[in-house]
Amino acid sequence: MSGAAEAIKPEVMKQLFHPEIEDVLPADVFAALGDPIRLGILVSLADCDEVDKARCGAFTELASPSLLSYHFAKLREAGITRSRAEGTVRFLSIRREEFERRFPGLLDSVIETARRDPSVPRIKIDV
Amino acid sequence: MSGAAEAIKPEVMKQLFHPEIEDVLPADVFAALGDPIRLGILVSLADCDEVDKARCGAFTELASPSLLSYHFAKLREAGITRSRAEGTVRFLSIRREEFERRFPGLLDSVIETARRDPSVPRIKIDV
DNA sequence: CGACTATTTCAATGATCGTTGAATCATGGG
DNA sequence: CCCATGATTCAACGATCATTGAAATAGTCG
Repeated sequence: MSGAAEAIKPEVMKQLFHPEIEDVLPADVFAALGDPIRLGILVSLADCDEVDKARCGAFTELASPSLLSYHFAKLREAGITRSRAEGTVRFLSIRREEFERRFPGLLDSVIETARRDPSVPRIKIDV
Repeated sequence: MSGAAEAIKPEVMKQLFHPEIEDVLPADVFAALGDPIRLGILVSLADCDEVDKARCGAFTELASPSLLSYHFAKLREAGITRSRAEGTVRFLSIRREEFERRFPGLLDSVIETARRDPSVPRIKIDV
């Protein structure tokens, strides 16, 4: 490799797969929502004061790091969330506008349903 | 058995389990919705002209009888549908009012979402 | 560089899933 | 009473799931 290239900060990190919103199927979305931990991640994310500022590490009360990573992947691959890397930290957010365009009204009722139910664990995310 | 008893028509058949609507958990509902055949059953049922008049046998285009029975059970055990026996036939219906009370607004957006999507198979049910 | 932190990946586990086809059960009609 | 019909149950299968703990990776900072 040429010497000059190293000066450019790559800042890429391994890119995680996000499906095109048009390719997302209803059955896969519901399957991704069919787990209490993932519903907990979703409502906690929805109730986070600042959008796109929730660190993955903020969810450790819900499960172990490796299990969280597994559930993050499920939500991401179902087109519900987006994972963004910044240095050594990853931020998680809901794909609100896209998802609303693809499935109008659905995410709101899902979140409202999960929010209302005591069986769904939730945490307070401090940004 | 006494002779007179036989005149009374039993009309019971094996009772299938239906959960109390209060015991139904959001994660289990979404898990039940996480399959294209079950979404197909749900929208076909929702689009049936006459309520509570859909025979189980009307869904045979969606899957084999035994597979249908399996999917019917999933929907029923998740509190979404009700199965009613009448003679040798079974009728399937959506637990609309109860479900609406338990999870306001949810079923409508789910059905609308499934209805809009071409990946969800659907049939016309002639009552 | 080397330690440190945040997160993902891997390997392994038992459990549940979706599917098939054969067997069973319940009911109504000859 | 036997047979046909509508539907569920059972046994089996390979696939995927949720979970665990250990190992790998990526970036930061001394």
